[in-house]
Amino acid sequence: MPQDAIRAALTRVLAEMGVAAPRINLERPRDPSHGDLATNVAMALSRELKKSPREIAQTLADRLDLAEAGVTAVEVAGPGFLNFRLSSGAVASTLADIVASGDSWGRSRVGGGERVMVEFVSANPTGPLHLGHGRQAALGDVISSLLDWTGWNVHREYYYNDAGRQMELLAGSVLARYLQHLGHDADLPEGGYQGLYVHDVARALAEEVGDRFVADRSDEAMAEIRHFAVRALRAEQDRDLTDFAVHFDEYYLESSLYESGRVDATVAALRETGLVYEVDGAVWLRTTEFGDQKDRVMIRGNGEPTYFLPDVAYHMAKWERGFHRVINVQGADHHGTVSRVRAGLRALGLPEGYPEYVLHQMVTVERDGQEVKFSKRAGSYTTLRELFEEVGVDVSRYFFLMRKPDAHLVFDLDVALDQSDKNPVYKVKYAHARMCSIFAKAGMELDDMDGAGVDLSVLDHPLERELVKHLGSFPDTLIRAAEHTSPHILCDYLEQTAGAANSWYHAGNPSRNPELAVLVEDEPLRRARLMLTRAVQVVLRNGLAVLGMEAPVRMDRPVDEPEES
RNA sequence: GCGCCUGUAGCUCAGCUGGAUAGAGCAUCGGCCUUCUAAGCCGAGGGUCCUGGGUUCGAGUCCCAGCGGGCGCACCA
Repeated sequence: MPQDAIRAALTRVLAEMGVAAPRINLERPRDPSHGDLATNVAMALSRELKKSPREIAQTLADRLDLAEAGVTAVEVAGPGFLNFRLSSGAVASTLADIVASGDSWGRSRVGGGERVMVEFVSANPTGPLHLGHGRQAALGDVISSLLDWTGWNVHREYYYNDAGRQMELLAGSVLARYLQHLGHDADLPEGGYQGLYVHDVARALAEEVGDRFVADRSDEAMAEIRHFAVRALRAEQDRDLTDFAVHFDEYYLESSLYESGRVDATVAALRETGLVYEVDGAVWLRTTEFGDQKDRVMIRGNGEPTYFLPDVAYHMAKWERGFHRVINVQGADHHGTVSRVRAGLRALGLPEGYPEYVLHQMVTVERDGQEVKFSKRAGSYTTLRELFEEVGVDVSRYFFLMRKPDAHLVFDLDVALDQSDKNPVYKVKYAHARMCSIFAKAGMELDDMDGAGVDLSVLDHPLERELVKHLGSFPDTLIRAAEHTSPHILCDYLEQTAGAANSWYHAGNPSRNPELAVLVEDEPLRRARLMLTRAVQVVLRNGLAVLGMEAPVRMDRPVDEPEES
């Protein structure tokens, strides 16, 4: 690709000028008069080289030899940009790479095969997954996928709390509903779970064990109820996640941290740091030593650990399991735990900034401009399943991903349910299907186009050049999205791709501009345009694959409008 | 009160390590369209980038202060 050749040449000349391994940003200027590609590297290095940007740019322009790469002109422009103009053949040569790479077009190795763990969802088994979990599931899954595409060895993990007081509360709630179901008087425990799903679990429990627990309230009985409830709710969450196309490599249980002795070992290790002290019978860690706002209790006065302790033990375990890069995807309402967990880990000698966090803001759903709030089944908020059963899995995933995690997400059901190009999901899918339909019209399979003997330099229409250059930036886009752990960067890119492809396609509408159609009589031109069609299809399909979404070969018309005469 | 996130077009939001004239979709307005099967296409208007300072050759982007919005501040989980 011309991008690679230009980067390599710039790196070479800069090395001669005494700059090692510069980071070179090559972008596609918005204004076509600024050439096909541009870099601001001269401006970025101005301080380091103590020369004016234009001077550096001029030196680079004089010493670069890029004729081989198809660069027809190098210009110094504006405050110190270097603008490159490419021959038609060089622009289009990208298409050969795309078509040859196929399924793997866009993959890179910047991760160097290093291991990385992405922990996400991690909902407690105390009810169905709600919208926040949905955003997390989509974000975690696609961040994992982006890391995979950029050369990381990714492990997807789900942590769940199967110990502690919330589990007792759950068991108590199920018991109360169970008794009510069998016609006895019973009240939900203080702070118990209100959702209808507790009735479902209670009913299932009654079906399995009959009235055995009406009389038996022993610890063993309560433990049995708890296990039953956790199993039932875990199974439901698994169904939700599977149907939402999200899978995990490992489910890690909080209880295992106690069973394996990791919690005790963590306490012992923290005590050795000398940062532990006791007040009123509670055991504290001096987390303020590492930037936390206040010290934290590890073990309460009653001898029970706080959540802080297993959190630290869990992350220590991640490190010891060999994950020296960990990304936790969580709701922003958990941000308070970040500094204390990191402080605890630093006390144990782990590096600053471990683990990384992607904290996403809250999700609200709107219909007709009004917020949709209540779900009887969940007891308080809308469940993930209610959402994706109404608007579809792919649309839900995409809407969760199309905003940066830092931004509050308004899920507009009216747009989500629209099946025209107003809905970005359909816009991208239609564009893919459209490319496929051109091949169908041509009587060809997608794989029939292997690029052999196609002269790509005939693709010199401005719309074609723009589209090709855009396709060429797909690998960089994946790298940027992975670096920023921000799938929305890819969503934006795919919408632009669909838009550029649509413009090109529509420009060739036979009723308007038949000479711009793909399927023209001129055989060499037709083959070159089929290459472009195929390349667009590959980029859209691969992009959708990273998002965990289907790339349909055809879209069926939803409803035929009745004809009015 | 303290901390984190946030404030860009009427609405929802992009804006890459600070770079060229601040972008997209929706909405509005004006043209067009019976097709490479297709749920549209082309174009236009619309901005005090919350406010005020600062750093810089250059700030929507970085720093400080203020104002508005969201979330969080337990020996809860």
